[in-house]
Amino acid sequence: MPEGHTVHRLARALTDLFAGQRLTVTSPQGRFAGGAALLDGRVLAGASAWGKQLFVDFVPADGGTRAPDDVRVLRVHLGLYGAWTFAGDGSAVVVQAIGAPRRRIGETETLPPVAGALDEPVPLPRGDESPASASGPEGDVALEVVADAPVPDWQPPAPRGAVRVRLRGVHAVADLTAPTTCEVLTPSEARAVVERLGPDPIRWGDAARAGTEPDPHDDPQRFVDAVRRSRTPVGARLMDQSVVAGVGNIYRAEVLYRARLDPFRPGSSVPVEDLRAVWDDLVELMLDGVRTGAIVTTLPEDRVPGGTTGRHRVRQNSDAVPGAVPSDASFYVYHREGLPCRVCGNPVLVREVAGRNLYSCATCQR
DNA sequence: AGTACATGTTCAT
DNA sequence: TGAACCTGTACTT
Repeated sequence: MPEGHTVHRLARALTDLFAGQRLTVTSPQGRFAGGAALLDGRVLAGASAWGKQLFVDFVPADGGTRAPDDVRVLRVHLGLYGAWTFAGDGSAVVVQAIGAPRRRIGETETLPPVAGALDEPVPLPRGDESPASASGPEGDVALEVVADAPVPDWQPPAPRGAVRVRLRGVHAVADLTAPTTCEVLTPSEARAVVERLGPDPIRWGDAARAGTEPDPHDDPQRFVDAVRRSRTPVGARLMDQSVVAGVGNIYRAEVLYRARLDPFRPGSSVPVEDLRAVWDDLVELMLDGVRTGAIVTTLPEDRVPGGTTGRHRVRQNSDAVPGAVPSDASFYVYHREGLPCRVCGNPVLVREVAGRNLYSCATCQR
């Protein structure tokens, strides 16, 4: 799945593309017909991410009060396979797709940075081209509306596959497929979901970067305390969204490696300073993930030129942009079972922890 | 064509 | 601990 950085990118994409617009909301697949009817014709007020949870606020179009009673919140969790794909009228610059790593619906590490740092705007595919030619620059491109007037006569492409929700705005459509959760909540119900989550390194980092007051919800001390409260292995604690929100299987393995921490160390035995360092590293890595759309954890000196040999999975859509870190050089341990550790040369191990494959180096991580 | 796989979570046992 | 769930892609026959 998309880890937290992906969901934060999505929140920005949806806000940048649709905020303030009255949307047509449908469920081409039909499984969300009831929910779509609750949102159809409303104005998208904004979208936000907490860990891997995406919330999209809708308010009445007729100048409702925006009182909590008037707000309906679309809550989406992408699960393992969920993704959004976008298509537009050519007047907007927008992400193509964000979600599970696939060819068509793939997030890649070869992308321009997100809005605000984009050098060359890339127009959306108009949706009237063949899939191959419509793919354009691969992957996940920042978005920014560059023209106010919608292109006349533009018709969005027919939904491809099982589209649970389609949001249609002035310039573009966003299609959601395969979410594990897609529901309409009241604001207080949405708040209850957030309150079950641990602190989110991306939200904390965003506040720090903006120089604004961070939400106490995202205070790293909550993370440190939660890990140390339990004898459960630290490698399992990091996957618990009530301990830290937004970390997934890649960030878990990689951040433990970078800290040289043995994933099987009981949480209660990990020094506070080490957990502080893990948090700081998560903030840095995940903010970078939001900026670039890719997870890259290797230091330049640890990347083997030309990549590694051996049969391990590499991501789709990779290596297309000059200067991008190749997908097979991005990680220290993730998906590198049996390959030599980039630092000590001993084979990378896999073991199942918290129901997922956890990769590590027994020599480097103690 | 069938099958394995995927950056996830929840519920049952 | 295991199964179920959401779907598309890439690989194998």
